[in-house]
Amino acid sequence: MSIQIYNTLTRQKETFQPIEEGKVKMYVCGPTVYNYIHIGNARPPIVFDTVRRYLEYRGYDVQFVSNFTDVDDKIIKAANELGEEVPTLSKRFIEAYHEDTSALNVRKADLHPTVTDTMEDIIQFIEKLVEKDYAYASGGDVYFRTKKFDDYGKLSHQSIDELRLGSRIQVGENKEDPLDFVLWKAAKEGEIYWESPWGQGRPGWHIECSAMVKKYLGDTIDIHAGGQDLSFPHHENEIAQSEALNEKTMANYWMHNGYININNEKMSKSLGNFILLHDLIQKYDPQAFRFFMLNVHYRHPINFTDELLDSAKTSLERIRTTVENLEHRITHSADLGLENEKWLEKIDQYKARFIEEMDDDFNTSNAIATLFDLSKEANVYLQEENTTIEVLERFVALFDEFGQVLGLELKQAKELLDEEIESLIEQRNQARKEKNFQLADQIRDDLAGQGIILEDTPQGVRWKRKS
RNA sequence: GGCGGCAUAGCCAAGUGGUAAGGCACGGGUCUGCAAAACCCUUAUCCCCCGGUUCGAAUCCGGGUGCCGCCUCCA
Repeated sequence: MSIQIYNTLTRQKETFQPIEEGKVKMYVCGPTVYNYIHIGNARPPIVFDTVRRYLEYRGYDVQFVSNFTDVDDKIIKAANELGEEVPTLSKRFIEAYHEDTSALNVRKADLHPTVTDTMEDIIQFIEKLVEKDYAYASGGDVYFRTKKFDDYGKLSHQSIDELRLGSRIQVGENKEDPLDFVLWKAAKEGEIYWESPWGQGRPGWHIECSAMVKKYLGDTIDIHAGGQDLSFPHHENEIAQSEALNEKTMANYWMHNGYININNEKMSKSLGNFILLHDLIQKYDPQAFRFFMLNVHYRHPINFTDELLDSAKTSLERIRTTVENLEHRITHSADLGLENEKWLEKIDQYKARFIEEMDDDFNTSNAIATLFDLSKEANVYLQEENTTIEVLERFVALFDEFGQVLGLELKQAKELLDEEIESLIEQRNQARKEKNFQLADQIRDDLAGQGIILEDTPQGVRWKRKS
């Protein structure tokens, strides 16, 4: 079996075929750093981090690049309001981005280029477009000549004429055509600027990704990804710029994730209905949030409510409890050397199923369902009077493996046994032997008050910290 | 106006031609000194509505209703 990916370009699932065998070049559009990201902005990092992890799990060597837009109108505006320099502000929020997303187990990209660091390449890119007559300078700005690029609209499946009809863009003073978009913007008085052949200014939004992809990954890459709202105009424009210059396909697969909604409406900065990830993870388990995101197929919208996040947390708890109970059994039962084959085979089937589900356009929803079924299987096994270490460990290893792929910590790092707790449990056991249940219950309640949950099992007392 | 998505149990959510996964919540039972955890059972004769194709449709086709998104900065 091979991996199927839904390609926005063709509007269907296609068998994934990398350019170079065993390698994947992948680019994900990153945030404009003028504030903390909101939870909607957190979806692409989570989704495509999972895609990356899965591709690696399937043996690919993934080159993963994701940019930061560290210069643009909004950043300039925010910096002005805060009386801060643009670079100071953007640097601050780049750090915040890494901090917040790492709480979600999002791994850093191999490379996080910024506009600032790529300036020379961006300017050269524009110069070449001007040379090829795909771009023109006008009043200190430079624009892309959209109608010269025949394939314009191939990603959003609209013809130039259709786009022009729906266009609400006023013909700017400097534009030849309303659909032309800016590659280089002349600086206004007091704005941060860079020197260029067209005077002082800064790059337009779309050009950075074209320049970065070319510089760091090459003319053609395997996967280009981002939020659904980027497909037009951002990605359409990237294709126009890159393919006009390189005369090669920019990316073979275009992937777009759905939105996070609040009250069934898109969460967005302009609507003001957003929740900052930074705030959310102060109050909720970041892992539960990641689980919540992955529980829905990445192309579908997710409606966000506190209740749904709570229920996701409970769901995740269920799997973690199974893993904890398996580990308890490993350390608290004898290995009777029983026949394992039947169980080991069963466990392997779950692995095959998990791969099958993920191969199908990264269907994390079904992959998680597989996890729950594995959990049930493990719980049934735990009901058995006699178990073997080999089977118990195989269960734990598989949970861990799935957890790694999904970026979820299912196997909790074992904390050192707290001697005090152990000693109290011993006291309680003594009291129970003496049928002094009042004292036994009091000890249990006291521990519960400190977040320690006791569970009596035929193999002895099991305890855990309440999360 | 153009392009696209969605509508499945109380809630969330898979499934896209072969007779409805999974989770949360609810109820009953088993286990337990009592619990916890877990297991078992129960919970959609049916997948927005109408019509059609088919031996067979939640799944395909036509029509309709409702909600959402992109076409403007936006993940």
